[in-house]
Amino acid sequence: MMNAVSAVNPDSPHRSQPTRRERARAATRVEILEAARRLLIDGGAERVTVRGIANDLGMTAPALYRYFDSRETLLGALCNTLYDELADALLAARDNDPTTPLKQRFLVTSYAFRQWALDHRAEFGLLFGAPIPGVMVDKHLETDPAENRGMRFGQVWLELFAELWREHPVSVPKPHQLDPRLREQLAGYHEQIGRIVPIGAVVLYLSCWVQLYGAVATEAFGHLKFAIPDGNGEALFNDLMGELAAKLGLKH
Amino acid sequence: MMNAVSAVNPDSPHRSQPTRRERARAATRVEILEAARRLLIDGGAERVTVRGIANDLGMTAPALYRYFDSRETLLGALCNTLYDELADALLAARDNDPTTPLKQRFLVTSYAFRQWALDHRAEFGLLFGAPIPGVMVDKHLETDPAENRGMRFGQVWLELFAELWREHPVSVPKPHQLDPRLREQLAGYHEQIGRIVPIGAVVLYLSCWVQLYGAVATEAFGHLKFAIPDGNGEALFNDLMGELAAKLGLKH
DNA sequence: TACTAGAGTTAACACTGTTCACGATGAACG
DNA sequence: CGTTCATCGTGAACAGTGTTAACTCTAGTA
Repeated sequence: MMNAVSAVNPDSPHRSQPTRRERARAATRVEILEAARRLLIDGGAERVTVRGIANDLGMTAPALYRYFDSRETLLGALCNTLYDELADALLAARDNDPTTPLKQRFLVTSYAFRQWALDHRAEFGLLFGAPIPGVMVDKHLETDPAENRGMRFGQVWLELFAELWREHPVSVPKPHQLDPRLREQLAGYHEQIGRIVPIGAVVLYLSCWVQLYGAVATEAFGHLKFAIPDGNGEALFNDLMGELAAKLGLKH
Repeated sequence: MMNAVSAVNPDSPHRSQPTRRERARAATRVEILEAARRLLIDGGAERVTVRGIANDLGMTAPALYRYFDSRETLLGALCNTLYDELADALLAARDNDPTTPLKQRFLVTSYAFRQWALDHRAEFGLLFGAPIPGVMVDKHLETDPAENRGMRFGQVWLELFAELWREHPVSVPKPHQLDPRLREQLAGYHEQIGRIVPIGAVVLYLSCWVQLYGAVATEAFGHLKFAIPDGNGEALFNDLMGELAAKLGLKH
């Protein structure tokens, strides 16, 4: 039994041109994920069914098991592609015009996040809703981080925040002012991001993430409908982003 | 075909003693929901299966259709009981000791919310995660509000907030300072709650809900694990609640 | 006591994820 | 060139899913 990675085209040093079969395989993999996404869109994760995907592609269900070990790993792969797409959308918004001031770019990126969530509610629900037991449970930690595309999403925000904070260093607690537990918990992450900001700013960053998540998720999940029946939370979102900007010291 | 509500015990004026059958029926209804919850706990909503519940109760699957029209309405009913339980837990925390100052009671209630979410992750996910397509979609609006127990949950927070704000009226935007769209959107809700606080305070209330939701949901759903791998967000939650208190003018 | 409304059962249908044994195809190698 | 073998895809099958229909039996009512 050969290892597909090591033994294909053994003469080429590394990252050789993919063989025809590999290209075909990769192509149907994306076809599978595209079909899975179509199903996700019109009925949530539980409508993403192996036979449904297979029918869309004109083949039978067991064939998909040549490409994914199980429905759950397929959903996990779908999550990765969605994370990538979302990260691309945010990057495009963030770096669209590097001449505009950072504060505005921060707001533009936040609005792009909200817009992506509203334009792709099912996808957003899969990525940011309650975790589905089998899917992605250990994808966060088990597989090598390079394979977890969720980190790209986080990096977009982190880079933006770091730039913003360095240009506008609003006061953050000094390390000794932090709860020792929190300081210890965040030490690993602080290390991982190369200490580009002090650990007190990491706490501020997490606080911003929590607030942004709350603003977008409550609207996208309908948890504001009790007060805003028409479901359009844009005006409230404006208000919330104003608060967030104030917290970042961007009170212009 | 008789209407079960109107024609049972027609001699009694209203809300007469339930007949034996009615009591038995109600009892098995709660048994069904208890079994459904057990399944929910150990595998998320998708493990809540009609046959699984029936087996737990020692009967067969079709029997459940005497009690619920479909699996989805069963899940909807489960949501209602969970909302009730959560509201009870928050009420107990909120009104545990009416002599303690409101600020502390607000914090205690917030911690009770977080604790309930962490102690009942699956239930929290069902209530506050991405909406499941079939279940509860119209339960929010279609059925009469008295049947939607989610409003009890909201009322606990609203009462607490209203008391708090009246005792501590931090400045809020005047109506004419609000985005007209937002003012219009919130008019109905403002009316519905009897205008117990000005509409600017309603915006503040929603902002608090968004932040509280963000703080609890990110932790309960694991969306903070990228920075806090051990998953214990208590220390960060302390920090976030401090911010929330500051926003409410409770900077003691 | 006779009747009937209701709870519960079995059988069945159309699905679901998944495994297995098989056939076809095409790329690689002697 | 011909052989070989990994790979892709199929059909059949199994256990499990939600749901409906027809049926039995029991308990409450007239």
